[in-house]
Amino acid sequence: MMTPQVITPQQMQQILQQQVLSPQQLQVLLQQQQALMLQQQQLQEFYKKQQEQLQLQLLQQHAGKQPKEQQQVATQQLAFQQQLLQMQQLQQQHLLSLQRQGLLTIQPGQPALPLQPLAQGMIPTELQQLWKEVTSAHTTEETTGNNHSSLDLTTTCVSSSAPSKTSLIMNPHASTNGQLSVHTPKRESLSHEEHPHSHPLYGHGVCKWPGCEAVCEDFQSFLKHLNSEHALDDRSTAQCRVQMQVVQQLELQLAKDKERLQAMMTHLHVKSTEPKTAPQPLNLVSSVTLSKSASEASPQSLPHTPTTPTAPITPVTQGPSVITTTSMHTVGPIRRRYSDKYNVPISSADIAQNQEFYKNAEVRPPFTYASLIRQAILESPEKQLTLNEIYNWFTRMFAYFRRNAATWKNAVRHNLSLHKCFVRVENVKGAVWTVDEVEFQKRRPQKISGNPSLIKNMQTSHAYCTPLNAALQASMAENSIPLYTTASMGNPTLGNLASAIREELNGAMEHTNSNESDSSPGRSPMQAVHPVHVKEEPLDPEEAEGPLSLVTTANHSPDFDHDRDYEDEPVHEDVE
DNA sequence: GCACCCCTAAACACTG
DNA sequence: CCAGTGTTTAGGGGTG
Repeated sequence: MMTPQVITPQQMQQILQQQVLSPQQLQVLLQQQQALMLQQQQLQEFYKKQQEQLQLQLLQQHAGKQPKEQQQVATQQLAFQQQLLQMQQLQQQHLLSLQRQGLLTIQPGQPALPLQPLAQGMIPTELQQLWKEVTSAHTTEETTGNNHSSLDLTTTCVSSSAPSKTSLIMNPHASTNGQLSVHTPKRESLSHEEHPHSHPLYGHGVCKWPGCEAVCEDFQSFLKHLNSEHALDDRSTAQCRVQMQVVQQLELQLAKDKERLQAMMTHLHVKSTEPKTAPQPLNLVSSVTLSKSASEASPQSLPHTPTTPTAPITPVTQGPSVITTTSMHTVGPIRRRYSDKYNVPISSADIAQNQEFYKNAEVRPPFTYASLIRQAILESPEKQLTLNEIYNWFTRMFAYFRRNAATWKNAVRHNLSLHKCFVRVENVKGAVWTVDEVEFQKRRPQKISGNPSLIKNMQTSHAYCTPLNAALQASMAENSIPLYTTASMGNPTLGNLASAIREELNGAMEHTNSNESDSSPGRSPMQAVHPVHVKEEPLDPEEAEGPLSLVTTANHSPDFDHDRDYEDEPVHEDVE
């Protein structure tokens, strides 16, 4: 476990058998290898001692005494990690040297060689530095032509994406984060074999190799370019390593956000329900849109016995109060029925998962009855629902509405009757309710006409779309990871929710643009509403921490915090 | 203070 | 008679 994986004796044996080098050459190589191993062992011992020392000190200080000393040790830790990193790079170069000389053949199924520890503590500046190093590395070591055909670069990348043993030494977090390597899009690098003209490294006539962007007119020239410019050498391999690290940083951030969401879910669910029912893990991928067949659905199994109708809506006082974490992103208000602390700003994660969230957590949805009813009706295939189907939709989509039925059902009926936008239509089977969009949108100008009360607009018509988009944008901006934009928008759940809301959004936008063109020129409603509440959101220190800035992680002793940091996040098997 | 919105509660009528 | 449906009124809280 803790022994450095350099070259196993078996591999050495292979080399000895396969190659035709003189015993002297082999001896030299072997000695080099052993020296490297020895050095690394020493370093690792030192590293362990450092960790123990740091942990001891932290335990002793505990209350933050002598932070200077602590910092010193942390700095030493960091320095040591870098040292270890260098060692491994050195070792890697050695391996590459062996490979180039045909001394070492890596088979696809072979265990990963320690190409590079997946240094999770690497901060952007370090990455940049590494990038500089690797981009200039090819000049220092001459490649020896194309005699490395036995080593497939993609295979190298694939095998190296799995956490090597050295990476575990480097950062024990990796050992608890095995899913990272699983999620690594490693197969993409091979996809061009199956899809000859769709290569992940080729798009829009440009080579997408990191830092390349060479123009290739056609796929053939791209392949040519790929083979000539990005052949297996130190530079390409190192670039591959860097890319691996980039990917891993992104995955770490994702894992972190997932953990945060999970914690929120757990927290809310535990608070609003009995502890017996653990929060169901959310399924980002398999989440379905907010129901298509309301009629067939029966109310889900009630987690609670029916409560007294007169009982106050307990989740209102329980659930949302815990949502007011300051880490939440600020978006437009949905329903300001309750005080500000209940005016839950919805984070992107919330929105992405709110379907599942409200299905499982007995938290009152921050939407008005009218909005919900409208949503239910518009989601139905016929754009019409019976009262009972509306009931079913409520109970199916929101755990909150699985109790106090008398109260909210009365409210639903009340809303149906009260609002002109809900039209009762006599049907063969009885009466069904439909939505009169004109009437529904009529209400908004009245509210907006006052002028600055655009928020009212948001309250009703944008009840869904506003938090979705705004939160997404806020999250993107906050995380300052443009890379995430694509991935996040590709989230099926988000897409489903967005599509479910689109009609509402379109109608609202249209209307707003035509009647309220001066309300917020040049700004989207989401943007317009954002400043309204931005003042309410204190800056979360954790949020201020850049997603790629892992200084904290780097400065931490892995042993010391690995049991609470995000690397230890339980694997969500259901995510895939 | 006022208007408006939203929610909850409740009374009442109608219907199958 | 009962349950479900639908309408209406009243009152309270929040917000601009």
